[in-house]
Amino acid sequence: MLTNSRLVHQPHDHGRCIDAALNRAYALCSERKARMTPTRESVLRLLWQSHQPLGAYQLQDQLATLLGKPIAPPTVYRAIDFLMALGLIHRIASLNAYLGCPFPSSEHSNLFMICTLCGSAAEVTHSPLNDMLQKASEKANFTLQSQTLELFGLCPQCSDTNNEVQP
Amino acid sequence: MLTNSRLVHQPHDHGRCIDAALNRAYALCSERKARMTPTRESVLRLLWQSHQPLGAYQLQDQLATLLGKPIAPPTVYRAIDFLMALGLIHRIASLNAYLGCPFPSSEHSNLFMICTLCGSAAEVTHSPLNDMLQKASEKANFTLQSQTLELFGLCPQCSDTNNEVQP
DNA sequence: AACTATAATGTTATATTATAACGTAACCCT
DNA sequence: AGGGTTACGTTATAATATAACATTATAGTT
Repeated sequence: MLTNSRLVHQPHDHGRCIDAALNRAYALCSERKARMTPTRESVLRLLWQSHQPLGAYQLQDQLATLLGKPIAPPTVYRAIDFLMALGLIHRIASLNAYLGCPFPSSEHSNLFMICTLCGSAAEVTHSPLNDMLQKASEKANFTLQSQTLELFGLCPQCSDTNNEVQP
Repeated sequence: MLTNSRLVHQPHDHGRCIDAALNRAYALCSERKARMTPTRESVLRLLWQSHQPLGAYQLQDQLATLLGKPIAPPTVYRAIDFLMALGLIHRIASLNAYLGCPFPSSEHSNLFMICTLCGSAAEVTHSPLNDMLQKASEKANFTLQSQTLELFGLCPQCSDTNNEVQP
């Protein structure tokens, strides 16, 4: 079970996350002959500032502040589309929000664990789970193409905090 | 693996589906002392006319036609909220659409198999899958509360049709 | 049957998320 | 430098969802 869960749900140096994410992004861009423009880089940075999924209009606000000029929705959505096409970010359907992907080059199941208290989201790659989904699909004669798997609950930090409250 | 997959993905008598769904709904309402009003019943009927998830505004249109008078969005969303609270329908997050639930009284995982060609959606209850998700959560110290599990692909019918096209 | 509290619906306006369409600027290649 | 492509700017609008408040219907009680 490959996951960034430990990292995500603990205080840590976001600077390293951002740098690592940008390195991966630039590598992928040169590999695919795609352009990492300032707008796109900013959106990716913003999504890595926190490990919480951000909505397009939250991104718009922060982007406008960051770039010091008004940004229209299409600009944001274009950057999102570009980053999603490269697999650098994911969309969390149940939140209408977007999230940096920690392992963009690996095949993965896109299982997310999202904290209902602090909003942080970890991504998990879980082969047995994928196998089981594949088998269940086959059993139903369903040709599996893609999946949206989003778990909601309490992250380790918030679970602890919650338990401490009990006597 | 409990599923309505066979039923959903084949031509069949929707009248029976609707009747069964309404019976379940009325039973549940009297149990919970909730009111099944004409608007709510109509929405439930519409969601059972097909096994395809319908958007709120599709429901609005069809409801207006059915009731012969204009219907405003809040009316639709109220009916949706009511039916969801009773577990009679589900929301498919990745489609912003709603779907009748075939086994409202049972605990279930809310795994959906949605056809990308014909749009039909089957619901699957799969205990081993739920167990695995629970275990994966525990392993990550994540306190699981709820889940959104949506698979996209080709239903049995559309898979067959698709294969026949090949030489 | 009338009274009242509650629940449901009607109505208007607006918030939130996302895209269409078209013009302009930047970039890359030769 | 010219010309094709890609990205961005701008305006408008589509699609999904909710807030707030007025009105009507319902169930239970007198």
